[in-house]
Amino acid sequence: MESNFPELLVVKPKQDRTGLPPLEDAEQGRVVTRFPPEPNGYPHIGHAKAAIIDEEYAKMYGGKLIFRFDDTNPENERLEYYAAIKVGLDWLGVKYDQVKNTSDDMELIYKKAEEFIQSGYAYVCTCNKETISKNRREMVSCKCSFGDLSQNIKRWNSMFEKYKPREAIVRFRGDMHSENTAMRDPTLLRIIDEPHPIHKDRYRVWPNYDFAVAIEDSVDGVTHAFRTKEYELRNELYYEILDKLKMRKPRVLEFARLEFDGMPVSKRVLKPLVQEGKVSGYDDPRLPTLEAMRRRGIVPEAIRRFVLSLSFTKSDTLAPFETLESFNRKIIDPTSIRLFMVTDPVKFAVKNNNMTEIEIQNHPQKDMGKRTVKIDGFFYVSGHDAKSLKVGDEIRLLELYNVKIVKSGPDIEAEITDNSFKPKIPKIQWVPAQNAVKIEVLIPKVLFVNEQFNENSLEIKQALTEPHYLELNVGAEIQFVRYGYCRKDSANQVIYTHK
RNA sequence: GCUCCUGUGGUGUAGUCCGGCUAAGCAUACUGCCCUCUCAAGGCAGUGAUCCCGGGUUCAAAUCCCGGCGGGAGCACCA
Repeated sequence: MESNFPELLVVKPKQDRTGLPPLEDAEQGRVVTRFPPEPNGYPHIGHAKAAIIDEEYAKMYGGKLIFRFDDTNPENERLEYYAAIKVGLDWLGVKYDQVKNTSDDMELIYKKAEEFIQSGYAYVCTCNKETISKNRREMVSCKCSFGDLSQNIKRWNSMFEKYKPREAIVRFRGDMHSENTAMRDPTLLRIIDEPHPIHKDRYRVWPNYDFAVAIEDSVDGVTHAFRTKEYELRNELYYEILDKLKMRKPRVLEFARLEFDGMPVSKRVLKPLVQEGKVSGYDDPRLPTLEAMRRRGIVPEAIRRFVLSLSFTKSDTLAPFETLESFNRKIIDPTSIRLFMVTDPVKFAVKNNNMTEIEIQNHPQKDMGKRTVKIDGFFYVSGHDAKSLKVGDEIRLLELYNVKIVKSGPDIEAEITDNSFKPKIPKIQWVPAQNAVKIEVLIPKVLFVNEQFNENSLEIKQALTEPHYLELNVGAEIQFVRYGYCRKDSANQVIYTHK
């Protein structure tokens, strides 16, 4: 046995792996992946997952990543979406080796379509949509599929001028009896008269997804094509198309879609929200778009680690947003300035204040400098903290001094006891009353609860913070002490990132 | 309805292809302690899974086989 079948005795070593699982048939230096979004909307977390996986695999094997706009339906596509997706990808830090548009290969696609028709693997069908879908369900062929070559060629040529949209389509000659409905003579090309965002009126016969993707992946040299698993049934078609065209076949693999609970990515759901003004736009911090997450204070590296932590599986996942937050917190913590901020402010007077200013570290560990806060004995503290204060309590105003409460109620009064640090007593943050800065804190919550729009998904809190806030740039990440991380979104508004 | 995919602690995953090396690793969440002029970060410890269920094969099964059940997707002239 050992001499005759040594390979049977070789056991592959089991070892813990980090990152994505290895790819089959992947040769170092020869892997080509691709990220093929349709420019029909703003990029979101789902795009991020796909792009990161594509890039990571290319990196893992020293290969390359092609960024390709699958823009073959002018009805949906707009120039601004091409730009938005590119901006999103760049923000994520996904590096690609080549950018292209499927629409730039139309001549090639026509050539392949003709080849298909010539060789009898496709025919032009002039039946109406209802008939076609009825035939598919009932597994019967229509008369068009029996038309001869000259008829098909004539009709094909007519698709470029005579026929109106919906009057004729090119269909793949599949198998109307196939168990796989995707194989029952699916559409390959159709007529669309809408001007294309790039090519305007130059073309009106457009390939559909299955035809375009298969050809593009093949000619682009893609070795491993990843897509979400709802496409799984179309693999047979994909391979069949390339087989008939005698073109090289990439390996297609599927992964589970990524979506957060209560945070839909579908345009069908999001568009009405934007139109009805229920969210402020596609960058509303409650949304799972990249722009929204950026505004909210989520950093690209956190998204990457998160995506990788989900691995490459086909099982349906209810993504744990808290895990993303945890990764994010660890990344932004070292660079987030610490500031004092109070919500539901309550006046707090220290009667025997004897100080005019105090110097405070901007970060407990990292050297982020110091700031000087002017004080005069009049402060604000958070309503939340004020509620628990009773006359006689001793607390410490963080970084300042210890005080004893002498009057509670709507306005609090206190007296300094001493300045020594006492670990046991409560410590609360404060804001100087004389030059407190008014800000709004936007707190995004889950958008949908039980499929219903959550009317309370955005909480807006009025708050006061230190004047030093004014010196920070928009985009700065701040940790409001004892409150949480927020990102400065504009001069007087911050967005709550997470605790 | 038909077809396909999927099912490991509260959550996300590793391990499943090639059965034993781990009666299940990591992360997150939670609890406690340490550190700390934050309820953060960091350090340490702990709770928590008979691996969907029922059979079978085997000396041995999360891993193989059979049968159930649960969840998701596709069935477009959208991608």
